[in-house]
Amino acid sequence: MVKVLIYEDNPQLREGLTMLIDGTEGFQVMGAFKNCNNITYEVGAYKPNVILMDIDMPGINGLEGLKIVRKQNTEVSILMLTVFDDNKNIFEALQNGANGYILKKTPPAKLLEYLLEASTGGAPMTATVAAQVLKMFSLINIPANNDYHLSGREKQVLQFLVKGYSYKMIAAEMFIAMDTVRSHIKKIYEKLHVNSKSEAVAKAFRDRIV
Amino acid sequence: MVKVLIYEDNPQLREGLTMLIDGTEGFQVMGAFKNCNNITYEVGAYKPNVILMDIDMPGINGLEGLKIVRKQNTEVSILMLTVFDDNKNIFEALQNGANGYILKKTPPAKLLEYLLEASTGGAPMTATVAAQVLKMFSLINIPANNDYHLSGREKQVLQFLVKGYSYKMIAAEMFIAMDTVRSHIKKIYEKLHVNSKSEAVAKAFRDRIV
DNA sequence: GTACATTTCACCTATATATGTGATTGAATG
DNA sequence: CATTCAATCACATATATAGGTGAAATGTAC
Repeated sequence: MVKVLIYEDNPQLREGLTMLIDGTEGFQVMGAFKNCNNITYEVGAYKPNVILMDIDMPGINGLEGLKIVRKQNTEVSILMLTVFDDNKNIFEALQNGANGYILKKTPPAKLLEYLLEASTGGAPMTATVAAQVLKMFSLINIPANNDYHLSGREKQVLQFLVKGYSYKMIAAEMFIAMDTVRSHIKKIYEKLHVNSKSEAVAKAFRDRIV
Repeated sequence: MVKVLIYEDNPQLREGLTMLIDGTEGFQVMGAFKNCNNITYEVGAYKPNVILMDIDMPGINGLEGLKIVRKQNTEVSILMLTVFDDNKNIFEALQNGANGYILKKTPPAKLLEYLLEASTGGAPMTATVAAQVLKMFSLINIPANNDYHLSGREKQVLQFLVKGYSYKMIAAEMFIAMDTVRSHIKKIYEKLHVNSKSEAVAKAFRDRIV
């Protein structure tokens, strides 16, 4: 039996969802509320498997409700429910531990399917939402393939710079003279188009040379 | 009409998929191949809407095939097909521009649904895959909540340090004396437990203070 | 109203860093 | 075999940075 809590301010939709879900074999609606004001208590008392959470609600809204619940409970699946598939809310919700993100226009059969998926550990998302997430995902991990043609020794020196080593320490670590370290660093600055240690470090981080 | 290309080394599965998809109203299989050796030509010639791509194939495998196609063509939807839902392949595929990732055990009806979603710009994923992606997603964006209790002015100074500004430049930017900049920086070093500019910069990047 | 943190500035000194100008060796490239 | 590049070292100088000590003005919190 999948136990469901519903948070939705629109009375018609709240009633409709309750009827649909509670009337379906294998599902039980434990409660339906118009805001998250008592969500901590309600989640504790009803121990739902899945929470259907509207985002736009007066009072404590869905995103805040999500955060409140996640502070205490990382078990319950939380499906965000919204009219738009706007990026900002999607990412904030997903970063705060939402398990899925579905649109209100999702047809009833799909909705029940998603609830079931969520209750068994899946992450239901409408395809358009998933596409946005993936796009974001691929943007994040661009390997920033800037190749500055650093030589082997130069790369080593840069590693030490990033670790915060002084020229003297680097010389000791690499068993070379401090002047040699210096000349490597001069080369590095040329190649990275910088002219100080901290700029080189920053560039190393930004371009993921480290 | 959704035009499909199939890459799958197992002859039975390849035939089965072809029959299923080609036999469905609205879908047409333009070709089915046992490896990606000629994928550049095939994609150019058949101009598919969706590619079903097995990951484990002898010769040029699915991940390599994906990369090859994406070098030329960012339009076609590519659905990765695999027996496991192992993390490594999932993320490598998604980072390289795959549009979805589905398991071979996906039932035929679902598969067709996913193909249709993919052809219209969606990103179909089985719920378990989506869950893994989301988990990764929330791990990536941990705000690295290290709070070093930097004051407002100290934060500003740190921003400038990260940009590679010298003390003198920071003083000019902030309309304060260089000695003041120094004293802020001294405080910053105390709070971050470092003792040089480049260490501070590195820490700022690592802990996402910037 | 006192304790505390923030922001501001000053002065001194030692060390680190940046820049310039060489030079030698060895390996790789053509 | 000449050229180029990487790696090594040297010396000189100017500027930047780090560390120490102190102090005044402001605002906040208890």
